[in-house]
Amino acid sequence: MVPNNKTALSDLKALLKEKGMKYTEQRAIILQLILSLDEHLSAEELYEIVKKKYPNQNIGIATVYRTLNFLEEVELISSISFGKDGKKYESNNKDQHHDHIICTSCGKIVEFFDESIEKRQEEIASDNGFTITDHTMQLFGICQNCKN
Amino acid sequence: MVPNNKTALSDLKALLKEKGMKYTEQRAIILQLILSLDEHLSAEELYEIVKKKYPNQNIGIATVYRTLNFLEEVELISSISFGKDGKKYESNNKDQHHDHIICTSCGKIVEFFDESIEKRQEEIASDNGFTITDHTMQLFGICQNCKN
DNA sequence: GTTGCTGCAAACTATTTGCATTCAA
DNA sequence: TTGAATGCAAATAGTTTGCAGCAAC
Repeated sequence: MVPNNKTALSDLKALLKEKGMKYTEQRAIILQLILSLDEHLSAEELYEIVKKKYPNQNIGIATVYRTLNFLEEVELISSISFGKDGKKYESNNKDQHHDHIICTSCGKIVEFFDESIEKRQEEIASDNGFTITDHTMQLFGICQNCKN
Repeated sequence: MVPNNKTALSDLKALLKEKGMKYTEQRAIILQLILSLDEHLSAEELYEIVKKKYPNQNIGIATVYRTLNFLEEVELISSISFGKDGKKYESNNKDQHHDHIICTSCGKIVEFFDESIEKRQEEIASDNGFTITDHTMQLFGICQNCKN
C-alpha cells in the first residue's frame, strides 16, 4: 500500500462533503485500488479486479464508471488514452506530472518527466496566444526487450 | 484543392494494387475529402459531409470506417483523439509532422512543430531503451479569443 | 426521515461485422 | 468471370441513464 493512501482517503471524504455527496464503501474501494496498483487500468479492468478482490461487495460496472468520472473531476486520478487501447486511469498520488513512453509491441508503459520540454511547451503555447492548463505527450516505440 | 492531391491519389492506387485491393470511387472520395478539408474530422462528420457533397453516391457509414482504417494503416492519413471529442482524422499530406494545441473552451486546434522538443524526445526514449516510431503531444489551454 | 447512492437493466454512442448484391479488374 | 467492396442491418464494445430499493447522514 502506498504511504499517502490515507491522505487521499481524507481528501476524498472532504471533497464529497464539500459537494454534498456521500462517502461510500464503493467509492473508497475504487480509489484505494487505483492508489495501490501502480498500473494504468481501464474501467473494465478495474471492475474485474474489484469483483475478484471484494467478492462480497457486489459492485456494479455503472458505479465504477460513475466513481471514475467523479475522481477524475476532482483530480484525485487522471486518465490517458492511446489509440486502440482506450481510456486508462492512474492515480494522481505521484511525485509530479509525467508523460509516457509506450511500447507498441508489448504494451509496456514507462513514465518520464523532462523539465526542458515542459518549459518549451509553455513558450510555444504563449507564442500562440494560449494559456496552457494541461498537456499530454506519448512517445510510441519498441522497448529493449521487444528489440531482442 | 491542395496541390499534391493528385500524388496522394496515385499513392492510393499504388497501395491498393500492392495489396490486391480495388480502387473504388468511395475510397477516392473519402481520401480527397480529407485532403481538401484542412480540419480534424471524426468518422461521423466525414460521413455527413460525403452524404451532402455526393448525394448521388450512396456511401454507407461502414465504408467510411473501413476506408479510414485502411488509409490510416497505409499512413495516408492519421488520427488523434483528445478526451471527450473522440478520434479525429487529418491528412498526412502536410509539410511535416506536427503537434497540437487545443482550446478546451471553443475546441480550436492550432498545429505546431518544435525542433528542440523533437530532439529531446529522441534522447529520452533512447535513454529508456526505446526506439521511437511515433509520438503525439497535445497542449490543452485557453486561446486568446476565449480569454476575452 | 430525507436525500443521495447503488445495482440492475435498458439505452446510447461509436465502431465493426455478416451477408447478399454490386462492381472493378 | 471472379473475387473484393459496398450498403444495409444486425452485432458488439464502451459508457451512460432511469429507476426502485438501500444506505449515509
